[in-house]
Amino acid sequence: MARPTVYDSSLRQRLLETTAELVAKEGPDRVALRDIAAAVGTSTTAVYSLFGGKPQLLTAILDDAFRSFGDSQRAAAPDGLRGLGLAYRRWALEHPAFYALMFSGPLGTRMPCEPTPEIAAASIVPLYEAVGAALAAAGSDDPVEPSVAAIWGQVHGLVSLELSGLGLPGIDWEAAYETALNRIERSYAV
Amino acid sequence: MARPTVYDSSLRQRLLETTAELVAKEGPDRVALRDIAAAVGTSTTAVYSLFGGKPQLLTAILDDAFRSFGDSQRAAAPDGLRGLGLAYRRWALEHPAFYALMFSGPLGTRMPCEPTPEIAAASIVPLYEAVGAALAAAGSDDPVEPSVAAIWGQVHGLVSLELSGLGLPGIDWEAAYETALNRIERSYAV
DNA sequence: CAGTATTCCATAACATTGTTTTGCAACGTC
DNA sequence: GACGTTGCAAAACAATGTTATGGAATACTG
Repeated sequence: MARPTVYDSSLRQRLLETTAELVAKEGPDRVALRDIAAAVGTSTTAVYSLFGGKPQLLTAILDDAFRSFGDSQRAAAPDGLRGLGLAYRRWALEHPAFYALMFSGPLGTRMPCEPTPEIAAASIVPLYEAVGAALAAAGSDDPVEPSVAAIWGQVHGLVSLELSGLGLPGIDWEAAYETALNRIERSYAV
Repeated sequence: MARPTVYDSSLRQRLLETTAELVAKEGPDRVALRDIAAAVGTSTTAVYSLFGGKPQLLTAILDDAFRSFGDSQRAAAPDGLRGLGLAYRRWALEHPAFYALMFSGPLGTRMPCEPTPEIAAASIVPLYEAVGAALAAAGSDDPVEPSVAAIWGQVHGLVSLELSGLGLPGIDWEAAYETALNRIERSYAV
C-alpha cells in the first residue's frame, strides 16, 4: 500500500450520476470526458481507471437506464397491456436521451456501448408475460414472440417518431398513441 | 476570372456518391472528411466550399436518402397498404445506415443534420393517401393523421427494433412483420 | 509577349476531443 | 527519517472538424 485511494465506489457513483445528467441534457456525443471529470472534481484518468473508457462508462449508464425502464414496466404490469403501453411512453418522454441511446442501435451512435443483454432482456419481460396471458385468455395457442414483437414495435415506433420530431408536424401524438393502444387491445384483449 | 475551377458540380456529385458509400459502410460518425476527400482525390476544402461543412454534406446525403425512400414508397403505392409496408421494410434493410440516420432524431446523432422538411414529408405521402383511401372505403370519417401515425409507427418500430439487433434474440422478424401487417389490414382494409 | 492582378485550391495551422504516458506526491515500512 | 511502492493529475499523443495561409494558374493590360 502506498497512498489512500480516491478512485473508489463513491467517486464511481458520482461519475455515473454526473454523466447521466450531462447525457440527459445534451446527448452522449456532446459530453466530453474532461467536462465530466471537471464537474466531479477529478481528472479523466478516473474514468479509465474505474470504467475503462468512455464506451464502458456509457454502457454503465445504459444498463442503469434499462434497469429504470424495466422498473417502470414492472410497476405498470398489474394494469395490463394498456398500462404497460402508457408507462412505456411516459418513461420514454421523461428520458428522451436515454431512450435514444438505448434503441439507436450500433449504427446510430459511434460509441460501441451495447447494453448487457440480460438487463435489456429483463426490461421487456412484463410485456412478454402480458401478451402470453392475453393470448391464453383468448384461448389462442399462437406463438408469443411475433405478437410481442408486433406490439413492442408499435409502441416503440410511435414513441420513436414522436421523439425524432420528424414528419406529421402538428400531430397529436397522444391521440395517435390512444388509437394504437385501442387497436392493440381490440386485437389481443379478450 | 483567374484559374479554372475544380470545385464544380461534377466534384460535388462524386463527393456525394463517395460519402454515401462510406456512410453506408460504417455510419456517419466514423467517416472522416479527410478520408472522403482522399477517396475522390481532393482536399477537405472542397467540402467546405461546396457544402459548408460536414453537417451540410450529411444533410445532402440525408435528403438523397429520403428521396430514394420516397421513390420506393411511390413505386409500391399501387399494391396498397401491405405493399407499402413490405416496401418499407425492404428499403430499410437495404439501407440500414441511411435509415438510422433518417430516423435517429436530434439526440441520436451528434451532427445537426436534419433533412429538408418538404423532402422528408413527401416520402410518406403514399402512406397518407393509402390510409385515406382505406378509411374512405370503409365508410369511416375518422381523422387520417392518428391512423397514419399508428401505422407508420408500427412498421417503423418493427424495422427499427430489427435493425437495432436488440432484444428477442433469434426471433423471426419476417414473421413478426407479417403478423403486424395482417393486423393492420384487418383493422383498416375493408 | 511579359508583367500583374485575381481567383482558386492544397497544405498547414488550430481547437477539441478520446486515449496513453509521464512524473510527482502520498503513505507504509525499515 | 529515508526509501520504495502505489495512485492520481497533468501533460503528451492521435484523430478529426474547421479555419487560415501561401502558392499556383489563368486572364487582362501594356
